Amino acid sequence: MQAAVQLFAENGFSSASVRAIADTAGVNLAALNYHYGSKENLFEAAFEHCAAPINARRISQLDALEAEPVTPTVEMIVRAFVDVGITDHGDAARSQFIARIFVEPKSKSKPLLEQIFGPVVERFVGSLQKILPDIEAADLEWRFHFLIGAMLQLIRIDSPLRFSGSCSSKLSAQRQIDELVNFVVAGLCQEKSK
Amino acid sequence: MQAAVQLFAENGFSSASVRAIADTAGVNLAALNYHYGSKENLFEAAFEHCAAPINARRISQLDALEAEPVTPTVEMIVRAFVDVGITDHGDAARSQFIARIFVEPKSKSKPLLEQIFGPVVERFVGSLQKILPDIEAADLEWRFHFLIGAMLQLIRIDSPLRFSGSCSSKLSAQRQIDELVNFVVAGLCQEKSK
DNA sequence: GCTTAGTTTAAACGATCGTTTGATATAGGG
DNA sequence: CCCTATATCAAACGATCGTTTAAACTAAGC
Repeated sequence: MQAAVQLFAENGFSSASVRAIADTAGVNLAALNYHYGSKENLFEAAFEHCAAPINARRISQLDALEAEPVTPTVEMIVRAFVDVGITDHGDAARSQFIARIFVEPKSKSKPLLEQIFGPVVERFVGSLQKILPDIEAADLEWRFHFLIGAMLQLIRIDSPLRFSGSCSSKLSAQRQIDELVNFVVAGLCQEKSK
Repeated sequence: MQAAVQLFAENGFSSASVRAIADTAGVNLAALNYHYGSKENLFEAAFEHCAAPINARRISQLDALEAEPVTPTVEMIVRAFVDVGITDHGDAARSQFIARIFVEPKSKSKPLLEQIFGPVVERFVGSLQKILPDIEAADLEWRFHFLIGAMLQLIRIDSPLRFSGSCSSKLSAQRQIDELVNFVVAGLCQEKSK
């Protein structure tokens, strides 16, 4: 199962072969079809195996924030969303698998994404709306999509892909997350200047 | 060639078959291998066919901005980068193809991306650095990566993928770009509060 | 009009894919 | 000990993939 997550994350759905997953996991090829039925089912099982605990921790952290007497800041809410999404107990494969499913051919990934991420995004947008009542709901939702895009970019980049060869690798993983949080918090809170 | 861009954009490199591309283009299967040599060469040719004119327009717009006597604003520079990247003369397939190559298995896409986008990103980051001298170069570079991530998310979303089913579709394409620009400008310019 | 270089075509090749099959191994209840 | 249900295995199946082959077509040069 970890093998499936890793290979799906590295190569995508169509490039990761069931045979390679079976070999990496050290099990027989037919055993995968016996237990999961098909490659698509295996993919969905791997996705839920990755996304469910991450989203559960997101919700629990948001619950903890809202349970306190003081109203949480935007940064706290954002951090509750992106922190666990990027560093999943140091297991980068899970985060990268989730980042990859966002760009799979939409017929496959769209229902999965909406089903799993929809309620979580709705909760977070709702919490942000309470702190930022002056922003229209539709605008806030769009800004949250941009937040997700920036987060995905960080997940995909942290291993490779450096444009201007010089810098941008010296920051620690925590510093990278801090930079991301600062970036999206500023984007979320900005007042319409136009 | 348009057929290759469209199918690669929709299905990715490995899922788009050369046969489907040939059928969509109305040409013979072997003719593609005759002219392009291999599927990978065809992919690279399609990528440069998409990215070269977009990046050329980006550079020319940035040149025009810097040629004027008044120093351009951050918003102007950002808009020069994202505007043409999203609405490429109404040809959405090209933008979506570029968005997809960012998440292909890195062994294939990484050298292409760095070669084509590296100089462009470097130019834009340099121009931003001049307007925002108080921000460290490494930080600015990271923020530009987040800008790219948010932009890619908008490119991928504008057709489908809606989390909370209600809203977020009512905005026109231009309004979406305006929202994106506002978001990333705020993120780029923010002062380090910590 | 024949030749030649360049291009397109149908057909086939070998490889790999996801999936299925039937046999074999394993373990628990009678 | 036997029987049954469950799980694993090597092997094969049909389909599709990227690529190659060799023949057919096109058009310009002499």
